[in-house]
Amino acid sequence: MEVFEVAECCPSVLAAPLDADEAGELAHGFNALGDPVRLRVLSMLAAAPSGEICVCDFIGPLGKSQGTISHHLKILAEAGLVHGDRRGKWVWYSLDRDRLASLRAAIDA
Amino acid sequence: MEVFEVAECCPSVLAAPLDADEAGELAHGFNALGDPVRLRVLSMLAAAPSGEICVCDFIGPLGKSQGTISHHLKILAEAGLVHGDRRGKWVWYSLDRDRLASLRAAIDA
DNA sequence: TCATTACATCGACGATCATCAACGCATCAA
DNA sequence: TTGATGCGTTGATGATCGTCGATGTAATGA
Repeated sequence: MEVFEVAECCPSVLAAPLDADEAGELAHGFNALGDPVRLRVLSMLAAAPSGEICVCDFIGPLGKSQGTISHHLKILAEAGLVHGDRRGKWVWYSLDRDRLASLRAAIDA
Repeated sequence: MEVFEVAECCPSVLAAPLDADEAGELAHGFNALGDPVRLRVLSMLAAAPSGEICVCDFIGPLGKSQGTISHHLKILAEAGLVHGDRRGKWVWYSLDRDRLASLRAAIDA
């Protein structure tokens, strides 16, 4: 006899009261969105024709140091919102639209 | 001759690169969502049959002090996500679903 | 009037965060 | 091999945050 575990597909704020674990998971995602620099990083990636931008091309438009940009990209990557791909000397970052959609779904009616 | 100002209805992360002001405004909203306690507050409000919950009824389920709950409700109110209505000794809080929808729209395709 | 209840605010504490300059590592070109 | 470039990481600093306990304030009821 098999035991089927009910995988909770996607905790939603509006569906039912969240427990501490679900809330912590979601809060981690929204926290990544709660910074102006990181939101601008995401919007630049969304608008990039190739869908990719390397670290050095964020520095000028955002007016932050290279170390600071790298720091924010790490936070976004840990939240699953972006992915980096090293090609030669450059690391090209791209937006994970599915992950963004899952956060959107969490506050969807 | 009239001059029509183009009101930017709702800055979106996915539409075009955000400037610093737009990003700051949106980040303020998402920051309010970036805490487990505040997400649970919102989910409790969304699930409340009457649509309202008074401060004292958050304390037990969330396991936080009254001062802490009041602090989080203030942050949510400043972000426009909840509204408080004083009736007698109690203050009843309710969810602003329109404000939540506007944040959702900001990360909508 | 006085005591009680519900909530907001304040002061303090430790923790986390955003930022930069400096450093280290990997890659590439000469 | 050497020097230069792109990027991640570290250490330090000032700011902000989450939390609590205590205090203040408003409303209620005796």
